[in-house]
Amino acid sequence: MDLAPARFNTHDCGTCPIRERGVCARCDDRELEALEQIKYYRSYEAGQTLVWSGDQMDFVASVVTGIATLTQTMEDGRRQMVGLLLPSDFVGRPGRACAAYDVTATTDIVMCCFRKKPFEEMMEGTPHLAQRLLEMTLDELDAAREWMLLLGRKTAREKIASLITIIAKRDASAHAAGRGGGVTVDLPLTREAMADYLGLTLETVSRQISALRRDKVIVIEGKRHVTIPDMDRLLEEAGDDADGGIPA
Amino acid sequence: MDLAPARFNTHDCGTCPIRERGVCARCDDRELEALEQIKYYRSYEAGQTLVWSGDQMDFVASVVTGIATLTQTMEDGRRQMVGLLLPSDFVGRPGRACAAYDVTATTDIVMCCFRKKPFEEMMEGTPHLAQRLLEMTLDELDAAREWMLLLGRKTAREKIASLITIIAKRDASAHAAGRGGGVTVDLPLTREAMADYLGLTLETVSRQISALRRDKVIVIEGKRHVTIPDMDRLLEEAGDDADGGIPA
DNA sequence: ATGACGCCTTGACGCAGATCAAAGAGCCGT
DNA sequence: ACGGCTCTTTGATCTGCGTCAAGGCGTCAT
Repeated sequence: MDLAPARFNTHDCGTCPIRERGVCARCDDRELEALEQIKYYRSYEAGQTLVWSGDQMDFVASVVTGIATLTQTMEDGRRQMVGLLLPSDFVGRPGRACAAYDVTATTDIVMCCFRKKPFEEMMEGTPHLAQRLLEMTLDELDAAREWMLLLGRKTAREKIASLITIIAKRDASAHAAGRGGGVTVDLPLTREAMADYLGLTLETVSRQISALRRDKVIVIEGKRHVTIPDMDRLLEEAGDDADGGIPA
Repeated sequence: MDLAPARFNTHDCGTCPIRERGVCARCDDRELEALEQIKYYRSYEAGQTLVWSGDQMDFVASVVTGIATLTQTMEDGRRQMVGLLLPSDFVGRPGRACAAYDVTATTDIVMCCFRKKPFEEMMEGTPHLAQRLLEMTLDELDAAREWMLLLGRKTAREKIASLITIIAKRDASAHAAGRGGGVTVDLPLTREAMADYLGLTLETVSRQISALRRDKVIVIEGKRHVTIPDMDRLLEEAGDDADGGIPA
């Protein structure tokens, strides 16, 4: 259970696995020292809800290791995931008292938390922090907008293919997988979580994954392990048309 | 045709209609003066596309008057609107060379443009600018996520009711409409644009508007003019459950 | 006035995905 | 090795919305 977590030194930000990509990415040593004064780590187990929508939030945080989701729920129970939080992603919003979404751990997770008040004060005088947060927020906005296209206009099959594509892409950027052959990824989500992300039902998710397997677009071992024999084929199925070829 | 536009002094930011809400909202007189050095106004007619996705963008801009839309298009023609730009909203992204979306004027529109390079340089040394832009971007991110719930989980009827609600809300905040009686709004979009926004077809939009009218949730005069006899009823139809009442 | 054009409405029909239902597969604790 | 759990797959049926098609209405140019 505790093989992976916290193999970094929790006092020294220099050894932090998200040092290069978190909110603190641009901070110099002096700024980092100030951050260390107000930071603390928290771990959660897979399945735990870290924050409930509407809760008072007295901290903001970065995901250090593990995966969490941001979801919205309607009172009749319909759920829509609005964000997938990966290591280095930021949770919470300076200048807002209450959480707007549920935050749930889908794997065991370690967060680097900052008490909100001091963090906000520090942001005032630390352009590096505000600039980096702006950059990250703009990226999230782009991702949200791409997801809007998916939710509004793509078919179930395209949605599944898009999800696998996105997970594969980030895995690739993380551990630079082999170029030519088949890429392999682990789906970090249950069928139900995928359904909540894609605006589908879990049955439709299951069926479409089966269909993509039948059509040899993906190969599945076990339940969550997917290998992609032909990435271009998958991109085509996703409707993303990221091919750089001159047509006709 | 040119009744409304440009009734403010285009040299003096002090008379600008979005002075209080734009990126420049927090700037002091000195900073404003610097901005005035790099700003210029441009007007576009309704229907014109200001920017094509993929275009080189050498400016960023604020909407001063009028309405524009941000849309994504798939190569087979499916379209999804990913943003509605109202006065004070910001277009373009510091640190990015190309436009990610099409920007189209739905009414005649006036933009306050800043050459990108100088604007970026100014942001470095002007925390007020970066802070305000961060705040605006976070608001947009929230709006995008609310829209994700709509696109992924709401029925066609709820989508229409939500759209009318949102337009009514902002109209209310703009010109503080009469409290008790019926609120009245103008839909600034064609049925097709609404469809693109809501992830529907234009026929479904038309049918659901007719249905809401039949059910007396809204009253329609002409094509675009809507009055809402009972706001709570509309909110209920939108599935938003913003009622503050203790149930049962 | 008259036709053309853009925008909107309404009807008939079909299908993608939701819903309802049942059962398989891996994993745990005892 | 067993029942009880969660997660998943698959089938049968239903339905909301898309698609195709035909007009209606208001505005503009001639």
